[in-house]
Amino acid sequence: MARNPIQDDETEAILARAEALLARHRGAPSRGVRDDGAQPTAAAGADAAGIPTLTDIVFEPLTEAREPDRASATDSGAPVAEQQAPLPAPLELEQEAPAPAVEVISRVQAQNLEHSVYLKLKKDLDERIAGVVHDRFMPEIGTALDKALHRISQDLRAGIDTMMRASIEDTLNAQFRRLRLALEDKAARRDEARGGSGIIPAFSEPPLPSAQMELAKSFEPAAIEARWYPEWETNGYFRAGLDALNPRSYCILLPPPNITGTLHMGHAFQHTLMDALIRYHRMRGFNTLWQPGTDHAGIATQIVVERQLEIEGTSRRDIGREAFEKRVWQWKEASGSTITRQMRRLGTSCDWARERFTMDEGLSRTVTEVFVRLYEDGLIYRGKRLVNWDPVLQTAVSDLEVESREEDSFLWYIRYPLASGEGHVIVATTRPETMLGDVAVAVNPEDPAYKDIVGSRLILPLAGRAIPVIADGYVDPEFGTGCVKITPAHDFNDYQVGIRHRLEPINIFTLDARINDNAPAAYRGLDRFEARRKVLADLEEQGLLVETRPHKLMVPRCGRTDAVVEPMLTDQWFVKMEGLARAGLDAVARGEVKFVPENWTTTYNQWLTNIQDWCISRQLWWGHRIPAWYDAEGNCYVGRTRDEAQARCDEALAERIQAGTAVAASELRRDEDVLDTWFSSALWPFSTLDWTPGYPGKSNPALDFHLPSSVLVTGFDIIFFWVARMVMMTLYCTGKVPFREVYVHGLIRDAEGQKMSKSKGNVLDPLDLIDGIGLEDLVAKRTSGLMNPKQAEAIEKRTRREFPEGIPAFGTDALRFTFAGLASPGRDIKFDLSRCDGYRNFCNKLWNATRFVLMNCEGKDTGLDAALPLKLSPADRWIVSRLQRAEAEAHRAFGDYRFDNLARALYELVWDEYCDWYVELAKVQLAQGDEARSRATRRTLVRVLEAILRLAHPVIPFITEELWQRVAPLAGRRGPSIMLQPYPEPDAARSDEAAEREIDTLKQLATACRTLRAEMNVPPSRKVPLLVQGDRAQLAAFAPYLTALARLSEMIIEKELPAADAPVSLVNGFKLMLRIEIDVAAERERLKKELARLEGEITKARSKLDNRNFVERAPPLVVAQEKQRLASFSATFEQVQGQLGKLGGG
RNA sequence: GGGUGCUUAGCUCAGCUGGCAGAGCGUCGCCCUUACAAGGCGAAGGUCGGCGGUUCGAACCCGUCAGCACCCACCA
Repeated sequence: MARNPIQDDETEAILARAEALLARHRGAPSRGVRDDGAQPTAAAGADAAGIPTLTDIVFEPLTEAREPDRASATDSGAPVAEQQAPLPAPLELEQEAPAPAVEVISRVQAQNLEHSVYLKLKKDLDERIAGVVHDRFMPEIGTALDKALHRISQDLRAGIDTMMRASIEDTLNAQFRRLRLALEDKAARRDEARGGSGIIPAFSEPPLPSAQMELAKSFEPAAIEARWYPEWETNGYFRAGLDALNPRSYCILLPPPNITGTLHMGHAFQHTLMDALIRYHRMRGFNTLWQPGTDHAGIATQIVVERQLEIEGTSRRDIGREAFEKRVWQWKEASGSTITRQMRRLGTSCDWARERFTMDEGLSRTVTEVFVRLYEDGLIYRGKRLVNWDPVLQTAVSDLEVESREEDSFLWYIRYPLASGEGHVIVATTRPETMLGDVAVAVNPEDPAYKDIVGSRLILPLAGRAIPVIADGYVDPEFGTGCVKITPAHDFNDYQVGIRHRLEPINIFTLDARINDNAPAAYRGLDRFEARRKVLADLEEQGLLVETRPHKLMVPRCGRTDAVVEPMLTDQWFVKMEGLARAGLDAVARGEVKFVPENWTTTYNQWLTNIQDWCISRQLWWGHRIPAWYDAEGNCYVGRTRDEAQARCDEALAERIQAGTAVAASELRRDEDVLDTWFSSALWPFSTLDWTPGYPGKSNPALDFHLPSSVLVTGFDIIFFWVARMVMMTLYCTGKVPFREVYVHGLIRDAEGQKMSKSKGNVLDPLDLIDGIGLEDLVAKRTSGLMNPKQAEAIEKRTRREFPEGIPAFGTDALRFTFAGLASPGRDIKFDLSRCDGYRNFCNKLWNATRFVLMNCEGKDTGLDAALPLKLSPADRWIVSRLQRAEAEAHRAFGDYRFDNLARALYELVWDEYCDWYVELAKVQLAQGDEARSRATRRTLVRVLEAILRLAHPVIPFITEELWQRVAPLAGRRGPSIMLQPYPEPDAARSDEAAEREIDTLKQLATACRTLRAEMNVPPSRKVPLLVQGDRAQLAAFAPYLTALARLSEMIIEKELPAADAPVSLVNGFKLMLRIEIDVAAERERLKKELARLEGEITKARSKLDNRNFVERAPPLVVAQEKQRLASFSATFEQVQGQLGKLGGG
């Protein structure tokens, strides 16, 4: 390692000061000395320096867990110690580096230094640190990290369970990247602005915690997450519950993400809610299944792989269908699991052992089976119909996959001369090129303007064909000219008109939307947009283009490719929806499927009521191939297998031979088309549970337990695509509904309420919120791979403005808590990063509360021995009672899918009750020196905290697990994981209203004192005496608490407060007076203000009570309450007035 | 054209069956107080979109108007 002995006295002096400060703050031994007895190796030196902690995370769990691997690595000739050599071990750093700046950086939290010292320190050190880091460590660290990472990856690949590898690798990569960036960033900045201010990033990077938990000063999520997920998964805690003796089951189907996808905010949100529900029910002892899987996403996946082929200079047609399918499978194996790996980062506790893929053999068999059954039942038919056609992909798409957007265009007015040679009509059209396929012009039968010409013939310009004028009610006489050209082959409305009037459609387009041979030669081969230009030009030239007016119209585009969709007459397969839709409507009407919030029922009903037959065939290569075969004459045979189809063909042939119309047998040819991806998705509720045709009747515990599943958690955007279709298909195939409830959540939008999209550059990646991301990385990410590169500049600007510092790492728990907190029903979510901040702080709060509890309880008597006396105080009973309340709220919130209420209940319990009050009260109790009381206090501290952790676990699984491991034994609970513990149930017997009232009074008194202090500008450091008048026994009990909470020097209980120039406050029949020098005029002002407020309340109450109607008609309880209020306000008013009178001065 | 939401503090949102308008963030003031400065204590801040109705009483129920958002269908 290169040495560059920077050593001067100044540096040493500064460091010494920092060390002294640190030692004082921590009350801990100075650096290099560990109190946990760990071996001073690279692997264990977590606390000593920021950088080597990387090794902790990686080497420690692995070497412990995978001893054989380590041995084999040694056998292969490279001793472990040598392998790790490139990394500077912390001890090495300490010895060799005269100014171990890096260590100081990582250990010192700037805010913990005395401010003035800190400022000096920062200024002095800043430049030097950069120098040290850059000159001495960076090149080495860079390569060392590279090597280490590489080696670790290799080791991991050698045989560790896939999941564990993925999880650890992710963490590693993130940490590696962050560290790297921090160093590079600083180095770069140093060159730009020497002596520049600002803490170098490594400074603000919090130190990473050690693996053997010495609870760090603040919550550090990364390592905790990396540790616990593999632990849970490898121990099978996520496995489905299939206990035959357990009558309660709970199941959620994961909406299968596309294999092409990556985890976006919508997923993260949705998965958080599902995971909370699943963990909650699992803890409550249900047979719980979260069924995961992925979707083959026909179009999306095919596009991805085709693009790859394009880069390689080939195409799917070049390599052929079979080779193409193989390529897609290869791609799927390599990349299809990205999203499931990302899901693990979120803590998603699905039963991965049951993971399914829509193209799996079993699921594919189900798809075929259902198709054949529908066909045999006459619910699937094939026919030439007008369908939405994507001319770029050259496949049909369903109505739902078409997205219409308003675009600026024109309405063209074209003259069609009458065949008689006398007169003409003028038609208005937005699609002039389709006139080449016109078969009629329609007018409204009631329209007097055209009554006479109905039945006459027109000469179609450019084509020269004669077409009739027909009358049809579809025409709106008010729009355009009241004349509509009818082009049945290229317009859905015209198609219907054509059918009504028995007009033969003329198709003028090829499948890639070029003019075909049915049109005049001049236009053949032209693309539809070129054709439009030429048609218009020609009409203009012939004087037939009468007018061109600007016009806004809705242009239908394919949701996937954005190509303008063309109605196209083609042979397609359809599912008849009428009967299926009826059954789907009935199931919801009967309440077998319930929507939450309820109003989505309307949307569902409306769609199913107006549903069209579903076009299920796609002219793609990736997907479930339609199980239909054709003979040479084009007769179609549907079967589960080629043999079955062949048998049917043979049968038909035999009949025809008998009938004497025999034809030679021919080779069967399979239908080229595949099924709409949503067809297999619609079967998901039972195909994933290994449904077979014999069911019910055939034994299948998974199906028995978990169909119907309990709830489907989804966004409203796929109610039609997926929810309705699952209901219909599951009912049809199994006779059961797929799920009992559908919880419809809102969409995640950006902070301004805009939909997140790549092109807007406002996409947030949930993993970036978890791991954090630097500004440059974020900009790069947002501006790369844009469809329109011109947007890059604007996106970059926006990103730099919005996230000048990048995004900090919040950790999974904070992100999940944020999602839960934002999940109010029936509302889209504007995702505001500052909320994450708040919930990250919450996690930190919980962490530190636990730190406090452990400091005071570990190694002490926490009341586990029932024989020893306990002296529970009202405060103890109060927090226990308050816990019961929160538990009840949590249950209610889960039942109503009110994750926002759940989050709030947890937040308030932990922060506002436990931390702000109970911990403070407990400090007083612990200081009293009464063993029975201390025991009871520790017992309460520990037990309530333990319950809180279980209560919060479904939302914030990682931190609760980490803390529970330490807290649980003190509370007398044992178990390998919090996941396996029961969810807290409220116990009415432990509610204690008396204690709640008492503590409430205490809180009010404390707050009143504090307010007085604050208003009188008494600094917290100054302790002042308090005089109190009121219930003596009660006050005596409060005294020790109040003295501490309000920072009193003493508390004197008086029969009557003396007349003095001192601030007074009145609470619940108590009178408080701070004995301090005051500004009499200011105090008078304050009291007057208080009097005014009271007067207002009194007037309000009195006017109510003076109202006879109120007294007579309102419920007695409300009237009594009002009287009580009036009495108490009046009493207070008088007292305050008295106090005002007692004030001396002017 | 049909449908669904939303409008409450500077911002983002809760507000149950009608009964004293809340939280987080932000702002302001005091404070390193041995769990936590990612913190503590305190404070300011509202005509609940407008108008009308029902009611003893309306943020909440009804009507209406305005604004915003979304979904479905669609006029060539």
